[in-house]
Amino acid sequence: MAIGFACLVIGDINTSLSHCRLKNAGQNNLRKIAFANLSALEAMVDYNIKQGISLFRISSDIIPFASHPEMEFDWQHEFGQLFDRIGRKIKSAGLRVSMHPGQYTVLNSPRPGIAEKAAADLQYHAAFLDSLSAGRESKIILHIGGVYDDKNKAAASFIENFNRLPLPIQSRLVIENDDKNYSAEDVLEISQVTGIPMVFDNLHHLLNPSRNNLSQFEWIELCSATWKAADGKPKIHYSQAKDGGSRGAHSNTINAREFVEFYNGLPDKTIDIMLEVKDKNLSAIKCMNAVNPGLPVGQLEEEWARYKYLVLSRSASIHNEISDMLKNKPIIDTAAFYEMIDRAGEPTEDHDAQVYAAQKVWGYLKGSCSESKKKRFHKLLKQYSEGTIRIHTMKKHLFKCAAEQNNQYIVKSYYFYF
DNA sequence: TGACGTCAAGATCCG
DNA sequence: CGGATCTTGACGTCA
Repeated sequence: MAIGFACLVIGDINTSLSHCRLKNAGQNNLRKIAFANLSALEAMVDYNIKQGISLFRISSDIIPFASHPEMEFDWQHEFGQLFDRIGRKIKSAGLRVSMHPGQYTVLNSPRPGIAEKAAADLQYHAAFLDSLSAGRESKIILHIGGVYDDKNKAAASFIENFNRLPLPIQSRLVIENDDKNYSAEDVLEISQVTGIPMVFDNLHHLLNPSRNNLSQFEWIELCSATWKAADGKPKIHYSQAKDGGSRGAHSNTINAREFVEFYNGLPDKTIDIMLEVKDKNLSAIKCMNAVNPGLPVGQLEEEWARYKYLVLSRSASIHNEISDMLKNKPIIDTAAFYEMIDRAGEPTEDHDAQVYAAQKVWGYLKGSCSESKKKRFHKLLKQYSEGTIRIHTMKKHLFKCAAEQNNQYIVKSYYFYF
């Protein structure tokens, strides 16, 4: 079993992606951005390897406007060496990578040109994975598309256009149920006609259920059966709905208790689970740890070091509870640890806790800070106490001080990212 | 015609 | 001018 996350890493340096507007999409700018993004991808791959994460979705935006007419240079060839190096790292670590074109890649559209653009986009995704020498188990996950007042006809168009794709692209594709048009039942039917493996998405299923009354776990078994040996381990998408969010919006973080309950219900624990969640790698590590009761205490202490000041800024009492838990027990209940972390993440505005945490972080930094930085800290603290600035501004200043001093313990803290 | 999702880039505002 | 904050972009479908 592998648990993974999508597209970007929170809290590690040199991993952020660059973008550009169509009006700035000259060849030199595209080159520059593609190179920067491939370098960021390498940093993300390094991060995954270091953290023992073995499932990762690569962002479609690494090569900007890759399947747009604006793109004229041969990025596969120009960055061949970089692709080789990243690909070798991925392979030797046993990292399974995938890609997932967005909701705007619609292979079954009847409108002129849209399906052709979708095919070109799939060609790009396949070329990207080919450039990494990724095996056939590295998949491209695609939704079926629109309905156009006639679902059967629209599904037939999908199948027709799929069959027209070059075989190497066909063999990379996986289809997924969506939150309003194609339910798990609809997609499974297309999977059975075409032989395309299917990813089951639990939240989409909740929002767009199938007519029969199978449980989500029964659906997972049915979908897993669509994967052949060459396709690699069956995979699902797992997410939780955002509280008070719009329909289908993903939660900020995965609730550990809810995930563990889901995991315990899984009939086959060897499948791969791709998390779709705002806090990305944080939730991936959380879920991996939460279902691993034999986790060495040292690894949980590393997690605590990263969460500590974030928790402290929300609630002093939860901070103390977790602190005591790690101090006194030889064996830690990892799920309980993350339940407490989740409890600290629930939205509250504890002004005093924010001030206290900022002062604690400052305690690590003040010794090696310039006078002007010290002055600014105290000014910001006063302003925050008076309610004239947001805590975000203070965190930005503290991060700058920590980065300047290269204080890795503080720089790596999740405190700065929320 | 706007919502949907996404997150930097770009624009504008503030001190 | 630097930094904070608001708006735009790029895509296709559906209401």
